[in-house]
Amino acid sequence: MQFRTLGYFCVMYERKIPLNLNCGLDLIGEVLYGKWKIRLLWFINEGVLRPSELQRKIPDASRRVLNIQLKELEQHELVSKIIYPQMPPKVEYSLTDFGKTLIPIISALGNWGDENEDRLRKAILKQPLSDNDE
Amino acid sequence: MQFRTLGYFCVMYERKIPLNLNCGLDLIGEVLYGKWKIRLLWFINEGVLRPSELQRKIPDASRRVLNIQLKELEQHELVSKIIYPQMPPKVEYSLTDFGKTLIPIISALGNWGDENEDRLRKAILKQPLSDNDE
DNA sequence: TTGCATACGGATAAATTTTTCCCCTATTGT
DNA sequence: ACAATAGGGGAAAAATTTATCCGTATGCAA
Repeated sequence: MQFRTLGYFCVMYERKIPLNLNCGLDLIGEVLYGKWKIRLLWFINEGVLRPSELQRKIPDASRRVLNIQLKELEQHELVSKIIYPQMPPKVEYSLTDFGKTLIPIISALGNWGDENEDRLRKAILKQPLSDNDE
Repeated sequence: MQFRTLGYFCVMYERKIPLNLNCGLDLIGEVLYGKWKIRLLWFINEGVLRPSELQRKIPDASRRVLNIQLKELEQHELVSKIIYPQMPPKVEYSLTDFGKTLIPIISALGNWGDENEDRLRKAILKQPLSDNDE
């Protein structure tokens, strides 16, 4: 994310450390990094399409960041946004065909996490390495 | 990463925002987040085992962070570390059996990125969304 | 007319991660 | 004696990401 659009203006945050875009892993990292992006893609795939619904599904994320990350997903062509010209406003996101190709991968990530849930939970929550457990 | 071990002491950085460890995606995210971790796993899988070799393979990362992220990977049981008691010191990392189960997933990530390289590169580098390209 | 819902975004603060700079041990080679 | 290699880590700064607080607007209901 080099720049970030907020409305018609560009927030003047410009990267100081250049992006690495050398290999496929760099590229996918660039579009999937972001605390909530994978979850957003997942829920949109499941039919949770409207911003307010997504916010209710992901209550730990602030409204603001979800908007920003949705916009980045849109910019990266993984989701598309439809604005219905009506009042009260209605917006719906959906996966692009390109975005849909990510679903099997996200699914694999989630499955690996689920299959190893206990082990991961222990490893993540345990106290840091000390002399005893090395 | 709730805490971080540095030697015998614990750096007093304690998370203020609690971890989400609700689903598999949260869990895998917790062990794979970190700018260089996937690359570390990948290179170790390819036989680049020693810290100095890894540093040469990933010159954009500082020596320091690689050490820290390797230690976290070790704590999460994805890699194991062998210290050869000799001078000059020699250390080798290797994937644990658990860590090896991640390789197909990392491979899938990298392939997706490679397959869509041009499109991704354009999407990442293009100017932010303006009125014209929505 | 206050309250709630929908949606969006600016400005700024806080949190978190990564980098930078300096330090350490010990061995080998010049 | 000095530099280069191997392996580390502490402290603090810088970079980046996320959160908080405030505001805009419309329409509907009590």
